Amino acid sequence: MSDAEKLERRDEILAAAKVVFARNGFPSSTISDIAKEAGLAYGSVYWYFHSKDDLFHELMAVEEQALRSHLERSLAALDPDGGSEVLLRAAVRATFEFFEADRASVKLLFRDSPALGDRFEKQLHGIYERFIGDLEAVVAIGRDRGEIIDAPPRMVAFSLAALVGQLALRRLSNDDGVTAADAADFVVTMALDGLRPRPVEPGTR
Amino acid sequence: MSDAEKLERRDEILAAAKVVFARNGFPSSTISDIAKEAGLAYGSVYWYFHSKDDLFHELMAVEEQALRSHLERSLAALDPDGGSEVLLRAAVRATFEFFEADRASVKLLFRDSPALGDRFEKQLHGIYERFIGDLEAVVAIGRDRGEIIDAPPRMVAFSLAALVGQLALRRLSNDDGVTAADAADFVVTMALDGLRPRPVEPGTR
Amino acid sequence: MSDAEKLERRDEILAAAKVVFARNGFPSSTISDIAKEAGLAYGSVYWYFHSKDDLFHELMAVEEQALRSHLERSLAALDPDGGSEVLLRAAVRATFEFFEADRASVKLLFRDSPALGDRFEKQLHGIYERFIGDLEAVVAIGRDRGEIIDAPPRMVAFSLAALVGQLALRRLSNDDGVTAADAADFVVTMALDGLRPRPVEPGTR
Amino acid sequence: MSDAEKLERRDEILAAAKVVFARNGFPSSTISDIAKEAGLAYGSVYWYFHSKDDLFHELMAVEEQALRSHLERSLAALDPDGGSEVLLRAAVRATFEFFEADRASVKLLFRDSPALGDRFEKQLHGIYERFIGDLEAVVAIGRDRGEIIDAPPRMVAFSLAALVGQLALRRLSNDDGVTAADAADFVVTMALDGLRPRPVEPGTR
DNA sequence: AATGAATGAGGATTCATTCAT
DNA sequence: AATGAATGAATCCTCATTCAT
Repeated sequence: MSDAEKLERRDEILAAAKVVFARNGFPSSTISDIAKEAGLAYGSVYWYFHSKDDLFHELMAVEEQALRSHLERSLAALDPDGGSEVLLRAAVRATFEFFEADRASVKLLFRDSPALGDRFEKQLHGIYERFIGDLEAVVAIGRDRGEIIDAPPRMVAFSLAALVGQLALRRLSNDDGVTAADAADFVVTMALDGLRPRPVEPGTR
Repeated sequence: MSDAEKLERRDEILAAAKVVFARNGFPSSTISDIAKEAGLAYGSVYWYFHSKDDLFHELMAVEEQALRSHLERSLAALDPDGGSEVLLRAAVRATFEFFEADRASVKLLFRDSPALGDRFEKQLHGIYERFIGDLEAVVAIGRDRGEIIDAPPRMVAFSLAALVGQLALRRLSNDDGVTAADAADFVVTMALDGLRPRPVEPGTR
Repeated sequence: MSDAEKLERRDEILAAAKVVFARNGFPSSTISDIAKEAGLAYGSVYWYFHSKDDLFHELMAVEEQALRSHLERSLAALDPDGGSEVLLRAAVRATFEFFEADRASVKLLFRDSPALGDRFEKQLHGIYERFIGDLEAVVAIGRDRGEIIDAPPRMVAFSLAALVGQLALRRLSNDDGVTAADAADFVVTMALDGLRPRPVEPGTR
Repeated sequence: MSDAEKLERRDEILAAAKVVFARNGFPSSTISDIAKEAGLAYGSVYWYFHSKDDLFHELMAVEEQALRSHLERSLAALDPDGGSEVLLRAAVRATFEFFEADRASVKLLFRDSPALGDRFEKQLHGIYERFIGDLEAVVAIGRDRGEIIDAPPRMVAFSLAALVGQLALRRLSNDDGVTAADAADFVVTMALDGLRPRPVEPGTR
C-alpha cells in the first residue's frame, strides 16, 4: 500500500470519526461505531491511530486547520483597504460557509467541550482562543480606525464568536430557509448597527 | 421518614447531580460519583430516581423551572410600559444573575447537548425553545412598537440567546473582572445599538 | 455484610487466584477464570481488588507472610542452643512442609518471576532476598561456630534456597513416594555432609 | 533464495525470539517484538514458522540440542577412567559455561515453565528429564564405584540440576564477581563434600 | 519471499442496575 | 429507607493470524 493510499485511508477514518463524534459526542462514540462507519473492521482503526484519544486529538487538529485555511484564503482575496466591515463580513461569512459545507465540524469545534476531562481541555481551549484572537484582531483594527466603538475588543470578539458558533450550530437542527450567507449578513449587521432603528441620516448608506 | 424529609433528600441528590454533571458531563458522570457527592451510599440514589436517565431528566426540568421562575419574578416587577429595551435589559440581566448565582446550571442548560443521544434531545430542545420563545415575545413587542427593526424575531431571539448563553459560559472559565451586570449591559447595548459609532444626533441619549 | 464476611470473601478470592495463577501463570490467567474459580461473577472481583495487578501483588504479600510465619513458629520451638544443624534442618523441613500443605504457593513464590514485567520484579526480588537472608543468617551462625566451612554465606544460602525451591517444585509434578520430611532431610544431609562417602571415623555419627 | 540463506534467516529469527522470550516470557512476547528484533517485517515470521507456538517449540528444541552438544563435547574430551568427580565437575562446569556464553538460554530452559499451558508442558518436561537423566547416569556410575553415597540417584540428580539451574539463573541478575568456573566448582564441592568441616584425615586431598 | 494492512477474538476494566440484608 | 455487594453488558485495546500486493 502506497503512502498516498495510507494517508487516504487515514483520512477516511478521520472522516468517519467526525461523523460519529458529531453525532454522539466523544464519550458515547465507540471505536466500533467509527470502524463501521469507515467500512473497516474493529481493530483496523488502531493501525492508524494509537487510541481513541489520539484519534480525537488528531481530528480536532485537522478540523481547526481546515477552518483556518478556509478563513485565510477568504480574507486573502480582499482589498486590504476595504475597511473593517468588509473584513468582518468576510470572516463571518467564510465561517458560516465552512460549517455549512461540513455540518459535522461545528459540533466538534464549538460544542462538546465539557465532559472531555482534562485531556482535551487544553487543545479545545487553544482552538477557541485562536479563533477569538483572529476576530479580536479585526475588531481592534476597526476600533483604531474609528469604525467600531471603543469596547473591550476581547469581549466583542467573544460575542461575535458566540453569534457565529451558536447560529451555525442551531441552523443545523432547524432547517429554516435561511442560507449561510443570510445568517452571516444578519450577524454582522446586527453586530454593527444594532437592532434599534437608526434615525434617518441624510446621505448615509 | 416524613414526606418533607424525603423531598429534601431528593433535592440533595439533585444538587449533587448538578455539580457532578456540570463537572464531567452526563456520560462521564457515574451514579457512584453523585452518591458520594450527596453523602449517600452507592445504591441509595435508586430509592429516589429510577435511573441515571431519569435523574438527569428531572434535573433538567428543575433547572429550567428555576430559571424561568427567576426570569418571571424579575420581569413582573417592571413597569409594563417601560418599553422593550427595559424589558430586554431586565431579561438578559436576570439570566446572567441566575447563572452567576449557580454556575453549574449554565453548563447543564446551555452545553452538553450533544453526546446525550436521542433520549434527551427532545427535552433539551424544548428547554431551548421555551427560552428562545420568551425572548422572541419581547422582541416581537419591540418590533410592533417600532423600537426594534423589522428582522425575523426568531433569528433575533436566537442571537440574543447565543450571546447570553455563550458569554455566561465563557465567563465561568475566564475570570476577567467583568460582573454579570456588565456583561448583560454589554450584550443588550451591542444588540440594540451595534458596534458602529452612531452619528451624533442632537437630543438623543 | 459484616467486615468479617467481607474479609472472608476477599480471602476466597485470594485462594481462587492462587489456584489459577499457579496453574496458568500470571499473564495467562484471566480475571474471568479467577471469578469462576471463586464462584463469583465476572466483575465482582473488582469489588475487592482494584486490578489484576493489585490482586497478584496482594497474593504475593499474603503468601510470603504465611511462609514466614510458619518458619518463625517452627524455629521458635527449638532449643536455641541446638547448633546450626538443628536450626537448618528445622528451617528446611518447615519450608517443605509449608509447600506440601499448600502446593500452589511454591509455584507463586519460587517461579513465574520472568515475564511479569517490571511491575512485580521488585516485590518478587524482595521476597527472595528475605528468604535468602534468613538462610544466610543461619549459615553465618554455623560458620562462626565452626560448624560450617568458611564459604561465602550468601552463596551457601543461595544454594540451599535453590535446593529447597526446586525440589519442592519438582515434587509436585513427580509424585514419587518421597515425603516432605524425606526431601528435607536429604537436602540438609547432602548440604552438610556431601555425597562423597565419609571415611569411617571411630566414634562419629 | 538459496536453501542455505533460508536456513540462515530462520536462525536469525530463532535468535531474535530467544532474546525476546527470555526478556518477556512467552505470553508477553509478541510476534511483532520478535520481528522487530530480527529486523524483519511483522508478517515475515510466518514465512518461517507456522505459529508462535511452533516458533517457541522449535526454539526449545534448538536450545536443548545446543546444550546437549556442548555437554557431550565437553565430556568426550575426558579421560574415561577419571572417576565420577571429574565427570561431574566437567558436566557442571560445561553447563555453567553454556549459560554464561548465552545468558538468555537459561531463562528459557530452566524458567518460564509455568504459564505455558499444557501445550509445552510435555516438551519442557522432556528437556528437563533428559538433563536430569544425564546427571543421574553420572551419579549412578559414581555410586557403583563407591565414590558417591548410596542415595536415590534421581534425587541426587534433581538436586544437582536445581543447584546448577538456579545458580546460573541468579548469577544473571546479581553480578557478583563470581565466574562461571567458580560457581561450578562451588556447586560440585558442596555437593560432594558438604558444608560440614571434614575431620582432618591424614593423607587425604 | 517479503511486506504490512486487515481482521476479530480475547481480556481488563467500568458502571448502571438489581437485590438481599 | 438505606446499604453496598453482585452482576454482566459494554468498551478499549492487544495481538495472533491471514492475505492481497
